[in-house]
Amino acid sequence: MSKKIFLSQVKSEELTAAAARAASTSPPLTPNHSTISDDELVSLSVKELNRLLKGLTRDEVSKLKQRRRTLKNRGYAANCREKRISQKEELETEKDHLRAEVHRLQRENDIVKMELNALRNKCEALEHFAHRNDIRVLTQPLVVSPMHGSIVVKTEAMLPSSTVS
Amino acid sequence: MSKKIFLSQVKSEELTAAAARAASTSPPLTPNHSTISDDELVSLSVKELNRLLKGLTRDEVSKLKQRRRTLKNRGYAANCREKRISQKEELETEKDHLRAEVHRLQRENDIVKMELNALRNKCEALEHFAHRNDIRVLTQPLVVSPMHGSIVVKTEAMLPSSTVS
DNA sequence: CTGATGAGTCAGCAT
DNA sequence: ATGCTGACTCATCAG
Repeated sequence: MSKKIFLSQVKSEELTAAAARAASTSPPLTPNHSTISDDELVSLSVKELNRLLKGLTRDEVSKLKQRRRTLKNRGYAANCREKRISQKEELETEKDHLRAEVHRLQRENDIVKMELNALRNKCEALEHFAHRNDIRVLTQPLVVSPMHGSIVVKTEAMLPSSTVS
Repeated sequence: MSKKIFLSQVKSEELTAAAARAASTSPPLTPNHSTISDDELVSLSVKELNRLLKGLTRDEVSKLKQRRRTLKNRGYAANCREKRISQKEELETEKDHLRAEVHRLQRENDIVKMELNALRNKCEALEHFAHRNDIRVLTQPLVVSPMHGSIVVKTEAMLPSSTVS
């Protein structure tokens, strides 16, 4: 997610705003011969730095170390800002996804509800039909066996209402 | 949403971190007699400021104005940070609401789908029932009038299949 | 020590 | 002039 600028400072490019100020503070930080650029200084390993520090006075050493620390801090601050904005973007992306999910669910819901209504109508029609037939079955003329004269009306089939709520 | 610190600077409270540094830069900014506190200076109206600036040298005037500007900037920076975090909180709140809405819709969806299934079962049962009755109606034994021996079977009712798909 | 972050300062933009 | 914000510096904390 994050780009991690790490040790390739933004500086020494556009001389705008704070960069100019930072540049103006460089002169006192680079007082003499050991003219090493910010980019170089900040990307040095500790070993390399120590080698470079060999023939310097105590004061020069601490000056250089301090400059390095400041340059590093500049990078850390940039990272920090980057992180902030990428976190914000991440939040907004997640929000967008959730919003899309809400819409999807709403559409799905609408569809299912329409299906439900259609089915309700069908059910209702079937019930009316079944009721009519039921009435007819229950009220059909007694069937008298022409042969024996016994009553043979059946009433076994009922609405299976208990199985459908 | 935002608290708007405006002109009641956070300073002159805890002397921690940068506050100490700011305090250390104050001495050069308050060099002499016109000792006005930061809080006072920053909350002055332009009219009041001008009144206070009346009997001062050009240098003192610009020094004081610069101090005021710096103090104001301190407040602006604090506002800016506050705004950032409240915007972040707002994003997270909106995310939470969307998440809740998603869950609500998912539950609703589950319920409706269950209703739909139940209704499907009921419908199916009704169709079987209707079909059986239909069969029975259509295949009921011929009713022979015991009195006249004539056929009286009726077959007027058919499945209203066109209305229930 | 290295890295991260809150606060303060400044430059520059916008109103 | 006022307000805001990006970038930088510094103090300070955690690892």
